[in-house]
Formats: sequence, C-alpha cells, structure tokens
Amino acid sequence: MTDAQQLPRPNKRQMQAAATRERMLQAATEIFAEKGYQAASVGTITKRADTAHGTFYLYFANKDDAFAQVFAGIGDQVREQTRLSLREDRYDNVVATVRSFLSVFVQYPGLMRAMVEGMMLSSQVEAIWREMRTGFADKIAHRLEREHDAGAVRGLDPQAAAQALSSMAEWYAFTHLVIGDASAVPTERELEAAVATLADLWYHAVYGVTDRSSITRL
Amino acid sequence: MTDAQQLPRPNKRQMQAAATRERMLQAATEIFAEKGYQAASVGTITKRADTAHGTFYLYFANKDDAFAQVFAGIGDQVREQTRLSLREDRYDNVVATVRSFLSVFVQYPGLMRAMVEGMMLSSQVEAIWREMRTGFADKIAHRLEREHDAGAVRGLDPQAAAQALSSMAEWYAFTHLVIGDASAVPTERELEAAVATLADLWYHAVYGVTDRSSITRL
Amino acid sequence: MTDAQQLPRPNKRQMQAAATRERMLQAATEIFAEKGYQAASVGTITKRADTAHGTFYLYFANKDDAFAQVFAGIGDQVREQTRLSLREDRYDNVVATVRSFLSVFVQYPGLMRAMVEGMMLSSQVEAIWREMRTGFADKIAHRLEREHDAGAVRGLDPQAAAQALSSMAEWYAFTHLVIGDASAVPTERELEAAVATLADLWYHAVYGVTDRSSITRL
Amino acid sequence: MTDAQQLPRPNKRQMQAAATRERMLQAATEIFAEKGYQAASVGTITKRADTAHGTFYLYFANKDDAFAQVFAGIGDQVREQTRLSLREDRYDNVVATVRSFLSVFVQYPGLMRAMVEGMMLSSQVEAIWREMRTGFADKIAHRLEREHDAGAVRGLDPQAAAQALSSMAEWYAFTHLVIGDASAVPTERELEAAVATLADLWYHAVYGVTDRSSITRL
DNA sequence: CATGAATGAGCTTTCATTCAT
DNA sequence: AATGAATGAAAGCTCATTCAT
Repeated sequence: MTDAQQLPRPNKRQMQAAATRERMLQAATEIFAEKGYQAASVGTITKRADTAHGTFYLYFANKDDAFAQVFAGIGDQVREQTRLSLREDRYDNVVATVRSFLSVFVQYPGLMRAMVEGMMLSSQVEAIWREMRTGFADKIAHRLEREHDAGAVRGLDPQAAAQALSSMAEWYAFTHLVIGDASAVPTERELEAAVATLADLWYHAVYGVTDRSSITRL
Repeated sequence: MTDAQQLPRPNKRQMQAAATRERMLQAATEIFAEKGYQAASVGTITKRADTAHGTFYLYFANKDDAFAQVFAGIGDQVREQTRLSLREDRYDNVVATVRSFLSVFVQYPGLMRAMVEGMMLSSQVEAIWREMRTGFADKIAHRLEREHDAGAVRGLDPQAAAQALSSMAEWYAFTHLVIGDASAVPTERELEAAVATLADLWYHAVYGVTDRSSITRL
Repeated sequence: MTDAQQLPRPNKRQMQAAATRERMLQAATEIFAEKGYQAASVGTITKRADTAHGTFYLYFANKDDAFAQVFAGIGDQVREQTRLSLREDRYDNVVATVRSFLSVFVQYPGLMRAMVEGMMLSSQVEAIWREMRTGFADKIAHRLEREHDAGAVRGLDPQAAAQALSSMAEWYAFTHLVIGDASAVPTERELEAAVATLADLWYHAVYGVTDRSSITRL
Repeated sequence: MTDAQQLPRPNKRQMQAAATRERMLQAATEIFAEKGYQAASVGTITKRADTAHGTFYLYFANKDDAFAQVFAGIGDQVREQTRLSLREDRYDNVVATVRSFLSVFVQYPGLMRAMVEGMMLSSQVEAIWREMRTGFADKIAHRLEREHDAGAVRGLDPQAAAQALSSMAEWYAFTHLVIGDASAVPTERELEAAVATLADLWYHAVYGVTDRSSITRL
C-alpha cells in the first residue's frame, strides 16, 4: 500500500499488456534469430507469441521497428559481456578481450546473422550495430592510448586501429563461427582455435616491433 | 580478312542477342548495386534493360543465377586487380596488397553491399563470396608460407592467418568505405587513410617481433 | 432463447467471415463448373466472390484445396442422393439406382467435367473422385453380395462387377448428358432415355440367365 | 525417270520437310503421351524433335492443332485393331471384342489419358474421340441388330445399347488400366481380369434372359 | 524451309498493414 | 488491450505465339 501510492500503481490491464509485450519481444527475437530479417514474417512472430496478428502493431510500429527493438534489447547484454578485464599479462589481456568478443557470436549466431543482414537494409539497424561496435572499439582505443602514453605501444591512431582490430575479430568470427558450417553450433574447440589465431595476430599487430616501429621499450 | 573466313562469323541475329544479353547483364549489375540483393526485382531489371519481362529468363535461369553471373563478370577484374605484386620492400608489398583489395570496395560499393546481404539469404551467393575470398586468401597464405620457409616470419597457421587478415581488410573496408556515409562515394583521402591503418597493423601482425615470437632473424 | 445462452453465439465478425467463406466457396463452385479445373484461376474466383485476391488464401490453402472443398461440399448431397432405396421389385431397384446416379450428372454437369479433367492433372483430385466413386460402388457391391447369398445372382466378383456397372453408368452419363450438346442442359426426356437404356442392360447383366450362368433359381 | 515424270517429283526440300514433319509429329505424340495435354509444352516438343521452336508453327497451327493431328494419326490404328472377328461361339465373340478394345488402352495409356483430358478442353478433340468411339460402337450396334433379326437377342435400342456397353468397357479400362496404379504398365494378368469381368457382364447384358426379356429362343 | 530471339499476358502465392469489432 | 478478417500490391516464373533473319 505504501509503494502503491508512490509509484503509479500498474493496474491489471497494464500488467497484462507488459506481459504480452514481453512475449511478443521474445517471439520476435527467436524468429529473427531463426529466419533472419527478411524471411521472418509478422505472422510467424505472432503465432510464436500466441497473440492475434494485429497485436503486433500495438507494440511495434512495423517490422523494422520490431527488429530494432530486438537488438536494442540485446545491446546491453553484449556490452556487459565485452567488459574488458585487466590482467597482469598483456597477452592474456588480448586473449580475454578477443574471447569475450567472440563468445557473443557463439551465443547469438542467429541474431548476428540477422544483424548483418539488417545492416544492409536498414540504416536504423546499421545505427544500432554502429553503437554496439563503438562501445567495444572505444574501450580498445582507450587502452591503446594509455599504453602508448606509457610507452608500451608505438604511435598509431588509436581509434582507427581499434576499429580495424575489431573488424578482424568480428568478420573472422562471423565467417568462421556463424556461417561456417551450415547452422551447426560451433564447438568449443573451434572457438578456441579462432581465439588463438586472432589473439596472436592482434598481439603482434599492437605490440610487435619491426623496422618501422618507433617504440621506446620492448 | 583471313580470320573472317575461318571463324564462323557472327550473323546479325547472334550479334543482336549478344547485345541484349549485355544490356541485361549491365542492367542487373546496376539494379543489384542500387537496390541490394532481395529488393532487386526481375521486373526492375528488365525495365532498365528495356526488354520484355520474359527475356530475362532467356539469359538467366533465375534471379540467383543472374546474381552469380554479375559476380562472375566482375570476378576476373577483381582477380586481376588483386594479383600480388612483388616489390623489394616488404612493407610496400603489404601496402600494395591492401590497396588492391580495398580498391574493389571503392569500385563496387553497391555490389559488395548486395553480396554481403545475399550471403545471408542464399547459400548459392555465399558460395560465390567464398570462392572470391578464397582466391585472395590463398595467395596471402602461400606468401606467408614462403616467407616462413625463408625464416622471415614466425610460425603461424598460414591459412588461418591469411583469412584473419583478409577479414580485417574486408570488414574494415566494408564498414568504412561502403556503408560509412550513406551511399557517398568514398574519397581518395579516406581510401588512403584506411590503407595506412590496415597496412600498418597487417605488417606488424605478420613481421612484428614480441616476447612470444620465435623468429630466427629480424 | 435458452440455446442462445448456452452455445457460444457467433458474433458479428464470425458471421461476416462465414458469409465471406460462403461467397468464396460459391464463387469457386461456379468458376470451376464454368471454366474447368485448370482454366479456373484464383483471380477469377475472387472477382466473382467480390473479395480481394489474398482473401482466397484465408479460406483455401491453394487451388487444389479449393477444388477439394467444393466437392466435399456437394459430396454430402451426392451421398444422400445415391442412397439406395429398397423396393419390392428388383427392376425398380435398378432403375432407381441408375436414376439417382445419373441425376448427379444432370445437376452438376460442369463440375463433373471439371472433375474428370482434374483427375488427369492432380492425384489429389483423382483421390477425391476415387472416394466418391468407391462410396457408390461399395453399396452396389454389398447388394450384389447379399443377393448372391440369397441365391438370386450368379457367382461374380461383387467388387469388380459393381465397378464395371458404375463405369457404364458414369461414362455413358458423362458422354451423353455432360459433353453431349455443348453445355446445353440435358432434357428430362434425355435423362429418362439414358436411365432406360442403362437400367435394362444393368438388370440383364446382373440377373440375366445364359448358358454360362450357374444360378440356383430364376 | 519414268516415275519422276508422272508424279510431281518431290524435290530434296520437300523430302526434308516431310522428314521434319514426321519427326515433329512423333515428338508431339511422345510428349503428349508422357505429359498430357496441358503439361506438354511446345518447347518440350521441339526439343524432342530436335528442331527450332518456331518450326512447330510451320506444321501445326497451334498446340490444339498438333494435339488433334496426333489423335487423327492413331485413329486408324485403333480402328484397325478393333475390327471385330467372327467366331463360332457368341461368348468367345464378346471376349474377343472386349479384349481388342481394351488392348488399345494397354498399348497407349498415355495417349488415352491425354485424350480424356483433351476432351474436356477442346471440342475438336472431343470430335475426334466421338468419331473413334462411333466407329467401334457402330460395329457393335450392327451386330446386335443382326442378332436381333435372327431372334437371338431381345428387343433393345442397338445404338444406345452399343454405346452403353462401350462406355462400360472404356471407362472401366481407363480407371483400372490407365490411372489405376500410378503410371505402372498394367500386367497381362490385370488385363485378363478386366476382360473377364467385362465380358461376363456384357454377355449377360445382351444375351441374358430375365422376366423382362421378350426373347424368342434361348 | 528453318531458325530462335523476343514478347507479354498470365499464373499462383506471400505478407505487411489496416481497421471494424 | 486485443482481435483476426480483409486488403492488394508485389513477387518470380512459364509459355504460346510472332517475326525478322
């Protein structure tokens, strides 16, 4: 009773609506993951959500909007997951970074596929992707900057480098773990092989010394 | 003069047919580039080619086949363009490799976009992409192998590394040069900036030395 | 008054839907009868039913299904009509049987024509025909069996004989009453002439005695 | 040289044309038999005949015409085959009549199927069928008349009876030997079973005696 | 006589969206 | 808030027929 007076108490109708909304969003997530953007149909989603066809348009402006909301929803999870840990060893840091990034692809292969498809079609979806990507790349860029300031990394554009390294991980993961073997869930072994390959190149790309590197200390 | 008598000279009908075919292929190329894979319709293509609807099926088995033929057409150009040159300087080599690769994306941004979209929808399209990609990655892998045998590169899986580096260039190019600024043709400046970023990372990733590299000589 | 409260009374929407469905089925029936199986198009049917094109697929899975539903609709009428009556006189029985069978062809000449056409094209349609035919022939077969057991009919394969006699009636009716005079409705006189011819042959074929009949009593 | 002067000597061109025509007709016959009327396409026929698409229209006015010509061609063969033999025994006569009739269906199942389909669609095809049917039925009718005059058969309309009996044989054969077991060629055993069933009913229908027969002698 | 490129009307089916209930 | 019947544009593809060569 005390709480009910402070917050606008959700009545029965509102609660049911929230439940319907939740069901619909969940159904949309599943269907988009299973079928991709274009092949997913409103009818399939409402059938999965066990609602009437028209109910879809109570919660989404249109199919595009539903797609955007689905990805807005998983954005937080992804950001959480790719939080960078700080370890003693630089190489371990890289491995952890790469692994956390790749695990997203292993966890949501269908959605990743749908997102890449959606990027090509909708600038709204592209914006969502860009935001997720920026979130990750910025962390990398900041670390590069700090390490450069500490004299551990040669001079390079931190933003550009971070994006290029992210691109490597992203597209390699996508082509090997998502569309690699026809809808088969990638094994732990495959994931680790990808992590090893990417971490090795990433580590050398950043910390490697060549005749062109003007670095203060190894 | 002599040739004209030996070869079966193309008569008027054959020449007209070849012209129609050319027009149709050109129209298909344009429409796929403008609209993407799925949004391109047979009707739009034939309208652009100024032919009857049915004529489309005289030259293509179906929409997928048209898409394949479009890429078969530019495939040769791409292969030609990405032929690896051998220069004295290793860094120049990397730069040339990256630039030739990126120039394809600058040249056919719409088609690249359509290709990525198509990969998500049609396994036939995915196969086309995979073939083009393999063509490029294999060259990189062979070079890595040769350089490793010559003791210039640390031990790494040439295939995996080549694919990871290709992924980096491909996806970075795609996200920066193709879908970057809403259909605006990327400037020469942007291209060169991308080349510089990628070549630097690529060069260090391959030839860079760290505490983890077991390389014989620098 | 009492009933209206017990049964879930159909609301306005349901009633409208039922009306639409009825209109669509009626339109399908007419168009199939007028144009035949293959020449009937979904577009023609929806135009006749005065609905949108897509509405067709709200009530039928596809064209074949519509055809099946049309015949399911008249199937009951046919079964009712061809219910064998038991009269005192055996000959009267045969006449009644033949007449009831033939009246179906007089009533639905277009549909019978469409059915025969459809049999050649769709195994689904053939199955529909086979089922209707079996319903009729089985009744004949059972009667033959009973009469044989009673010693009134010579030994013959009841199933085969029933089907052969049905074939006679069916095809004679078809060729004389349906495709005889270009869509003209057959007269009562023509129907009766056909009944007389078929009944006479049928009666002798079953109950007639020859040197080859091993029958116990006439 | 002598002959060449009397007849308008067919020159090389005419002979080649005749050969092409023959090939085309043969191809049309095969395709119609294999696919039926509607499913057969001009393209398939010309491909089978190994001619250009347009050549079809040099020999046939249209698809309908080709269909008609095919059946006009086999009409003679059918008439030949169903020539009635006269045997000592009346029953043997019936059996021979039925068997000769049925053998046509065994020999040309595809064409029979196509013809029934064509009858529903084209009055031209229907006319061809009617002519073939009349040829057979008339022979039966004449025989019935002769036998009646000889006092061996009760009074019945010879034309109507002949057509009804033909109908029985025709439709029973069609439904059992042609569309019976999904494109399987009927066995000799099945043919003989059908002959037995039909001949028995036919024999009794014509020569059987009942309380309704006003026949002079058994 | 023969060719075969070109036509274009026609087909079935799908599906995002609307709106009266 | 929820329903679900109805819409109609749009798609890919087939094929009988024509006609310039």
